[in-house]
Amino acid sequence: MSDLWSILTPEEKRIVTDNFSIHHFKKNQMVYAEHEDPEYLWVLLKGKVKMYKSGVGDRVQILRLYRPVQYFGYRAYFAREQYVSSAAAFEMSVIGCIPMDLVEKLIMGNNDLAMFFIHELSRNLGGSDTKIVNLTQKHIRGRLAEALLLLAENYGLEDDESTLKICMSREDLASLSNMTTSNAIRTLTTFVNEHLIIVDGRRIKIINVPQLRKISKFG
Amino acid sequence: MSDLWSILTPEEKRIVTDNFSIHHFKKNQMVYAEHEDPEYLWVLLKGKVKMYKSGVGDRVQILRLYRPVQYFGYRAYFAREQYVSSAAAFEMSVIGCIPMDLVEKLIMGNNDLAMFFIHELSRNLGGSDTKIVNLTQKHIRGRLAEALLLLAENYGLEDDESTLKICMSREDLASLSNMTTSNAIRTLTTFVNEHLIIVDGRRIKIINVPQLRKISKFG
DNA sequence: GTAAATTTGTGTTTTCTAACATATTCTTGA
DNA sequence: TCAAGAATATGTTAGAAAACACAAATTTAC
Repeated sequence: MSDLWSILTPEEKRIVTDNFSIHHFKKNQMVYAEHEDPEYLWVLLKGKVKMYKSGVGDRVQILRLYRPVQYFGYRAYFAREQYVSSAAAFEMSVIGCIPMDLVEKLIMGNNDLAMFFIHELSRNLGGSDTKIVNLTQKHIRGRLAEALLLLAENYGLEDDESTLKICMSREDLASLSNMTTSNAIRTLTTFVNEHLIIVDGRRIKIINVPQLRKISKFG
Repeated sequence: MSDLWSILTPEEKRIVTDNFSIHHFKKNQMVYAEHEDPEYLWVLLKGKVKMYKSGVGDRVQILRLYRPVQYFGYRAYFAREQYVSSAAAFEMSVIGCIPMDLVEKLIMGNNDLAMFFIHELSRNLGGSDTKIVNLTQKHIRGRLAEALLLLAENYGLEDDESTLKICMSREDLASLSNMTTSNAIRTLTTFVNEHLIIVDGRRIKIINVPQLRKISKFG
């Protein structure tokens, strides 16, 4: 992703700096909630953030994951809607914010900034459309394999080239791959038995990427 | 939705007109296909268009429906990706197109045009995120009820205030609501027996909207 | 106008996954 | 340090939806 900051002129940078504030979020603390009015553009500086939406009977679906430095929370403002999803910190995170009305003013005077958001929104929309098909058509094993590969791609691996840099609860893993917590645990166990991954508490080592890809594609 | 045309200056309108071409599509004819490179912004002038994506084992998911006058086919270009979905005419349709590189040039010189696309993309993204939860968490009855209400909202009703203005195959109805054709037919029949709708071939009359809403919400 | 193909309709079976029920381990806080 | 709660683990059951099979009706093509 290209960087937003480098797009701005010195004068614009000054305006942003003057209206920028930094906030610290504890583990599991919410950044914003569904149905609220969007006011700020958020930028994740440090930590990990999940965007999620609750559906039928308190069941939660994780829609997107953010890593530093990514921007979020702006869609609803641009759509003139309330938030349709919530955002919360996965772990202790540092997040900056700027008022959206200011962002909108800047966009009206800077075409490159406009293109930045057009590009971001377009990529997210493609991802969401793909997710619709993946989550509705793949079976449990395929969905979990895909989620694991997504985590590896999104947050990367430790120096051992196999341990996921993100540690999440089985419940979150289930919410990400659209299944019950029980089934996430169960399927994780079968993956261990098939020597695709090694699990140590919440630390997950991915040891057979090609096979996981195969399961993700056809499972 | 605000209109794109009225955003343009006279000079921009002239440029668009000079590069605009109109095409006629037969029923079920494809406008573009998954994996192709996006070249044009399409505008549906007359008819109905579906955007869909094929997933595991030729199973198709309808992602979005377009009516006149709506713009489509631009996301992949802005994302610098190939199309992740296909578009086809539901019925005989008239569709205009403009080269995307021209659209991009216009955006770089017209902030209101940029905001038009930011707004459109933002609304679509919200819709996709909501669809993810609806399709994965609702049961068959809920998904079909939702699809019927969506069709009413999107294409409207005949003068009798109840007959859907769009006629689609049971297979398409199934693709829209993420189920097999058999189950779409079966569930449609139960809705008829419950006096929620009246079916005459592909013509569907919606006669109990509140109950359908209830089923859509909790089913 | 008739045959072939497609679409619609319905019953049966099988598979998958959620729901439920516990047990065990791990955290957390008093 | 211990108790209480949360998270993880695993077995069992019930329910939902796909898969399959076929019949009837409708459309299309020749």
